[in-house]
Amino acid sequence: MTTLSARKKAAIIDAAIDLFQKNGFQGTSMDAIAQLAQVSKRTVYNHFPSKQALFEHIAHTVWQTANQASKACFKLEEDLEPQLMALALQELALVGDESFLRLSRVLMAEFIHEPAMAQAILERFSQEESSLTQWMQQAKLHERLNIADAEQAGALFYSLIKAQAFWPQIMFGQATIPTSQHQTFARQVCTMFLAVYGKTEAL
Amino acid sequence: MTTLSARKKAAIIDAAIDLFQKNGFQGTSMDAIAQLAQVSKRTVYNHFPSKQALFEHIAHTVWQTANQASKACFKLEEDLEPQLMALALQELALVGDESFLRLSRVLMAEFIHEPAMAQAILERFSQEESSLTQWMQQAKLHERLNIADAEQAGALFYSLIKAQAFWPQIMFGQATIPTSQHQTFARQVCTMFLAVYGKTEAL
DNA sequence: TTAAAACTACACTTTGCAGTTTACTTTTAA
DNA sequence: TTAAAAGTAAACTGCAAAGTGTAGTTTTAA
Repeated sequence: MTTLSARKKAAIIDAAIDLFQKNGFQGTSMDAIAQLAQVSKRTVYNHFPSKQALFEHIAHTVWQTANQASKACFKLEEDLEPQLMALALQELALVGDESFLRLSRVLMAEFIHEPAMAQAILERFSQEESSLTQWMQQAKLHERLNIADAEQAGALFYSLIKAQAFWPQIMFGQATIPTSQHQTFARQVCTMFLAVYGKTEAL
Repeated sequence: MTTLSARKKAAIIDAAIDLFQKNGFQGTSMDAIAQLAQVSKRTVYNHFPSKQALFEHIAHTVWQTANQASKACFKLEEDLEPQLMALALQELALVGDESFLRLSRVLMAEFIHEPAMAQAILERFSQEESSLTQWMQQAKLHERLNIADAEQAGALFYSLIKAQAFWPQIMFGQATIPTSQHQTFARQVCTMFLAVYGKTEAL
């Protein structure tokens, strides 16, 4: 059995995510968090020195979650499409995860007001994407794709996924894409991507 | 020369947009707005009965701006691609406009926390998009495109544009796409869209 | 079993902000 | 030119929320 202290801490974090998402950072009071977590306010402050610290702890969690995912590795011997499919499905699994979305929503809301923070995260994101960028670079070098700018190609690939599977969910609370449709969806993404960067395979 | 009162009002609105964007609705005080607008707080309240009213005035402005744009009308006699290009360029012009982005950012930040408000706006947006949906419907009826669901096709079309030209700008402060690249960008969007919904034109 | 660590309720200080009131000055329009 | 419409500074009310202090209770781990 987990210790009482640990359970309380988890409850605080959970309550904070809930309220930050509903009301934003500014709109959430420590009293409200304590109440929802069924914990005295003093306990909240025992675990986190300030509201800001609590928020940053949550932000860090999102960050780690996002970084678990995504490893791209170019395989010369394999066909391109199955490789792209795998990458798309990987990203879909991440953005299709309710808890990841929930956390992302909390962060995105604050990003709009914090260009500096957003910029910092963006750079990390592009590090994550750099694994894809390298993949694109390889595909270019081996003349398997019609790529001029590998970074741009990678960005397009992910944005095709996010266009339908991330942004509408974040902003308008649209339902996530059911797992049963991931295959179809990923194929559509690959089709569109290859329409731009694919070598003409006719003949 | 505009009246003093009108100038003051404009200054208030401008300051409000600025601060709402930077700090959000909750994070912006009427005192701060008054100060930035170089106006006494009482004057702010003379023009707008409450902070909420001021916000809604701004929201209404965004709404009108967005609705100026976008009229789709299917033309049987014309080729599809130029028509799609025109639609893409039209949308690009809207989301590429700095002042529209600035206003959108203010709204989007609040949307994340207000699913009800977001839903309401989404419905309006889809009304706007319904003009595109009808276009898609026509294209389907005349068997010019391989469309099963016209609404879905319309949504995809706009989301392809927003994925690169709207969301990154809103969330991460990324630079808008320069007008000089609108043509290229629109063509890419059309290519991708037609890869999914186009009739095979080979032979 | 016992001392330290963690929890609790609750009162408290400080600060910031929405919105009002007041007493006075400037702008406008007839 | 003059009255009313609109602007001004500054003090004020009332409230909500960040964070602290205290005194007492429960949990934990040795």
